[in-house]
Amino acid sequence: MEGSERGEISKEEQILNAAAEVIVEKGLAGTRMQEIADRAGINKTLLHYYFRSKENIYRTIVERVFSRFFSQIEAAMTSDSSFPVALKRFIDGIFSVMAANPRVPLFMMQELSQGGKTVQDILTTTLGRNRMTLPQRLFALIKREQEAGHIGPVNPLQFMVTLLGSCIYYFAAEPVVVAVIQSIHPGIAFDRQQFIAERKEEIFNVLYYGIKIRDDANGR
Amino acid sequence: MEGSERGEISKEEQILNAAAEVIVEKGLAGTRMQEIADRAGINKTLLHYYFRSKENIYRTIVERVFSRFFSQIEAAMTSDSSFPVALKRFIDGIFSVMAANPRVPLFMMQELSQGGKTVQDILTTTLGRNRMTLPQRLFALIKREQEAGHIGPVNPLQFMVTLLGSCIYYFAAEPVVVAVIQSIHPGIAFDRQQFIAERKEEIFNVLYYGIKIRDDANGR
DNA sequence: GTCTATATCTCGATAGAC
DNA sequence: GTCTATCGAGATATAGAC
Repeated sequence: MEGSERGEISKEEQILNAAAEVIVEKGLAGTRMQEIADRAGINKTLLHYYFRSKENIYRTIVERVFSRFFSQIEAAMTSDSSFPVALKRFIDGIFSVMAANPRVPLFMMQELSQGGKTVQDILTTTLGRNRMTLPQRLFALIKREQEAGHIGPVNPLQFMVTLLGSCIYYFAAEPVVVAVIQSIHPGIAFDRQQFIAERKEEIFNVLYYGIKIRDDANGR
Repeated sequence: MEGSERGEISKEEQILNAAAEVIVEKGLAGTRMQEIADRAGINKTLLHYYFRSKENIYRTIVERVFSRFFSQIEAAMTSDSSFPVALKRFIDGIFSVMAANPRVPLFMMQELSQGGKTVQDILTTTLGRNRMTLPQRLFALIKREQEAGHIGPVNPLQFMVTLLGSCIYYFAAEPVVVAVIQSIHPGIAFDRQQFIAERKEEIFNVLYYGIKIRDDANGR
């Protein structure tokens, strides 16, 4: 029997879970095999027994992290409701994904900005497998709403970048944001929970209504 | 005479310039002293002669990069014009800074997300020295415009995060964005220049007007 | 100040006993 | 499958001649 009695976590899994933590946090160059072994609670040699090399573990982790992250984002998108409701749900979904994987976007950006062909290939493969329904759904949603005359002419791709940027940026840049806030209001403790809740509201309001006051009766 | 005849670049400068390139691109762990020496066109030993250690070079670079980046962003903010004009100029300014330092935001985020006290200290010192006029100016600008009844109630800090996120995210995540776009329109070449130009428009429109069509006469 | 040579150390990987 | 011991590459850092 090759390990994995029902319900238990196989040793491979233990290693990969530990490896994901370390690699996502420190990147390939900053990762030590010893640290993976320590976090997995096993002997360092076993890393080489199960996977052949560090590079191998790295590739496995990149694939897994990219793939899971995209499908989680995908899952947050439902196009079968009105635009504002779908948008609100999507923002909520992104924030849940971010809260669960705060370091992943940064890791992805980092690896892709310096990574060679390997990482690029993994990305395109992942995107191909997931068929990337997200932009298509968003596209359809926006198109429908535009034809109904509810929203103006927007390039869906640009809108998606704005939306994702507004959501993701905070988590990636959190230390900077917090430092800036505290340099403005020194001494006042930063309430993370509240800021994030406010953030969701803000994104919805700015992206849906815009910040300009509407002059008509049913304005914001 | 301690080097630096007028107009020439001192050896320290040469080293730091080369070091900034490598470190911003590859991070501390990924940086090799040999590569810095090669790019500076000098012998490796001299790195240790001028700066004592790699760690030392790193700290110097972090300070310099943070400080310069913040003051460049600051410089893009002028509050002595109407809100839409100031906003448009600010977006333009950010994009110029990004085009000149495409990797810096990612580097900053990365270092701060894993960096210990050292990096945090450098950040707060830098913010303290620059007095962080940016948020204050933005705050004043928004307040003035709100009192004039032109824009709705917005938390300036949240708005700033949304604005910076919308601008910076694209540059940090460019490979992802491009990959997604090409998975949607396979075969069509991606026109970077045009996408960026469009991006500036989009950010201004979404953040100022919002995407919802205004029902009154002078609507978008 | 600058170079060559080398010491020292860290880390990925393997050999071999059990 | 798992562990101890160790090799060997490659990196930082230093010694010492010039």
